[in-house]
Amino acid sequence: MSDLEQRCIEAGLKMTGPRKTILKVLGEAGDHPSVEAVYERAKALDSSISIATVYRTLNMLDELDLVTRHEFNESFSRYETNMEHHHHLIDLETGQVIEFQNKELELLKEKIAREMGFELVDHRLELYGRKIKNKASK
Amino acid sequence: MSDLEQRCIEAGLKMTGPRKTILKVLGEAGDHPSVEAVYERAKALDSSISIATVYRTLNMLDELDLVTRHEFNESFSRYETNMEHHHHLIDLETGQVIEFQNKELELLKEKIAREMGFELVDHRLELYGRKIKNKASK
DNA sequence: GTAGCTGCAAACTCTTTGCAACTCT
DNA sequence: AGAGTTGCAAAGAGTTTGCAGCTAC
Repeated sequence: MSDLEQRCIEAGLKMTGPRKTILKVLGEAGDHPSVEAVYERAKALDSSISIATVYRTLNMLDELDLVTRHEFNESFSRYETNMEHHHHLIDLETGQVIEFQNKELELLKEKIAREMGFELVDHRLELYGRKIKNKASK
Repeated sequence: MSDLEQRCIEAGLKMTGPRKTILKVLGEAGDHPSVEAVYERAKALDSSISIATVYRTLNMLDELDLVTRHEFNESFSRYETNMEHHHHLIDLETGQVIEFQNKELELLKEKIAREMGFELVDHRLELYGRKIKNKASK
């Protein structure tokens, strides 16, 4: 049984067919799929699945903190299954989302918040960039 | 004439009544209003204004880089008139948005992007926190 | 058996758009 | 005069929800 399934059961959710399918899709997603993308992938495994169920399931998982909803300045949401803390670099040419971590950044953010009299609860950093192409850079 | 108005005229926009009203609202906004909020404030000055015009105007201003659209993990957009570059600290208890700048952060972000082979085009950092209350901290 | 889950379709929210009338320049 | 702008209402995109039937427990 997958880790996601395990955690859902612990949370008292029934492990139904559609749910299993969606969890499988999420568990295997290496990217940050939109609801539509999750729906398409789930439908490939079980064509009877409804997009309403995908929405409902993602909302539940978000509330249980098993996935994270992102709004990357698009008109829709994307989701990712929760892993260790990281940030996102979005390639403006391809839309690809690349994850990264940076220790210095973590420390700096804590420091900034504290200096402003705040306890940091959450934060997000997104970089939007273009791949540097010149192979013969000086 | 306000700075925003000046820049709109330079961009070749006609300075109509509704436009003036919206620009006045934006120029006087010290916060990060939603479209709805801009609309309400504009209506108080000119009740005949339509929300379609508010949307159209904000989209134009965003394209001209005179305002910036934000998606603070809400289901709608907020706008702010462009000022020098800064980031946001969102008070989770009040929803208040506090701006800040940090030189170290700017340098660090450039460095991270470059190390990953990217030219940084844009970025956003948001901190979500809770005000530290204890006046007698150790 | 029953609480919870599902698909469907309708409803809802936020945003955009076609159009005829109007208004800056 | 004419291009650009407006309000209105309708349409669009993304998301949520009421409901009757179904399913895991």
